[in-house]
Amino acid sequence: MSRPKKIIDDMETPSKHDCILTAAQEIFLETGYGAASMDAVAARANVSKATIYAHFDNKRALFEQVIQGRCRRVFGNRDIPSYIGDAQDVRSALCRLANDMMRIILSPEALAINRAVLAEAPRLPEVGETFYAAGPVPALARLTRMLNDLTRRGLLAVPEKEAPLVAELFLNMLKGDAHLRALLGVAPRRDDHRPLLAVAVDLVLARYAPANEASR
Amino acid sequence: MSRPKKIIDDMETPSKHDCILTAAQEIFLETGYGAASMDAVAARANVSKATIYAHFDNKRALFEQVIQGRCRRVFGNRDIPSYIGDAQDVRSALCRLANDMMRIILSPEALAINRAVLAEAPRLPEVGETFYAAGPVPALARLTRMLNDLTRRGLLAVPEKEAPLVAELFLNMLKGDAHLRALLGVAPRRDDHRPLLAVAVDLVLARYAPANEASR
DNA sequence: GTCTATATACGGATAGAC
DNA sequence: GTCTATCCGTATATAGAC
Repeated sequence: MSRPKKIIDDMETPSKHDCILTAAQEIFLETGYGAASMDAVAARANVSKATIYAHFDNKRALFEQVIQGRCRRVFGNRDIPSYIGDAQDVRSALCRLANDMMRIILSPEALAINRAVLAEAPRLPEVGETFYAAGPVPALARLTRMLNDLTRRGLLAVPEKEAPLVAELFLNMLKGDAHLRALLGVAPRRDDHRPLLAVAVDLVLARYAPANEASR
Repeated sequence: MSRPKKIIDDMETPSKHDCILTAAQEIFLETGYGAASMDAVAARANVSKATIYAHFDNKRALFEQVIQGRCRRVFGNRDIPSYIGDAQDVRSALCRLANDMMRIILSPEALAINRAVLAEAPRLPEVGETFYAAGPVPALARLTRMLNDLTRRGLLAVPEKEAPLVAELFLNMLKGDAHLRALLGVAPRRDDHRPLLAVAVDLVLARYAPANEASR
């Protein structure tokens, strides 16, 4: 019995399959699906076009694999951050959370995926579904859980039935105009998002701070 | 002096120029920029391809003209609705406003423009700028003006310096998840958006209702 | 300005040798 | 599995007659 070949591949030379996937990732996210050519992918991967077709059925299938992989990496299973679980001061905990989410939302990676998927969603519906299920769905679920946690500990007062709605609104507030501008390539409205995020947190606290605590 | 030819054209037979623009509008918004072909536009306009190139420099220029025209029509100068100017009851006025904005945002037309522009923004930056300047900018300005109006009349208490931020957050709340799902072609989360919008309005009122009035 | 016909190029996908 | 070479459709854009 010889050492499994896979380990050697993983450590020393990435398989052609992985080379192709990596190259395709770069090309698709840089140029979008339509403008990306299989020739370009082949060149970037140092592989012939025929080899690509030996590994993937067609351009579309390759794209779907790429999107699925990237979604998992960028949005993939993140834990609830410790500063929420240990929070004493809700306002500062929520501000920090808002900042962190904003950073992910506006990261070049996330923007590139967003653009690529949005552009092709009408013609590749499964890609849209994949993206939505891998990105926004778990993000909303996690945020809902956090709100319920904070409420259980008396730091917030969000009715459990309302928590999903509030989570949605909170995420919406963060992902609005700044995100749109970034997607469009319009110059950012502000360098520092914290004042906006602070107003967002104030909005939530004015409505959902528990009655027994001063909300300001 | 004969009657100006233009009037006859406008009333009876649309000029080729307009036929091309109309056809291009349909094709671009149906299929996206990349997948749209000049052949398809020519066929839809009942014109030869060469005629198109006699009127427009190239595909890109044609696209830009189309986007500019559509943005003006869909987002173009809307007035502040009368139910804001005459409002007695802020909550119901804001709810109605939220509903109206939501309807525009989720209209097939607006979604199609959004998609087409977002998809090509990285490669056609001026298109992104045009869209942003014709759509979101005036919408935010109008909403800011409404907030200031309502505050001046004692129905809200939004500090003037904060009004643009609040306008942005309010619009964000509406344009978040439902919009994303619509763009992606993911089935809508809910048929009736009013409960979500009501929570959004409550959020704003809990923070910015004037002190002398009951906010619930 | 408007047409028909065409130049020219590029992209997705495959055939066939190794 | 991997390569080279190529098929074939389609796309943008133009030439030249009317």
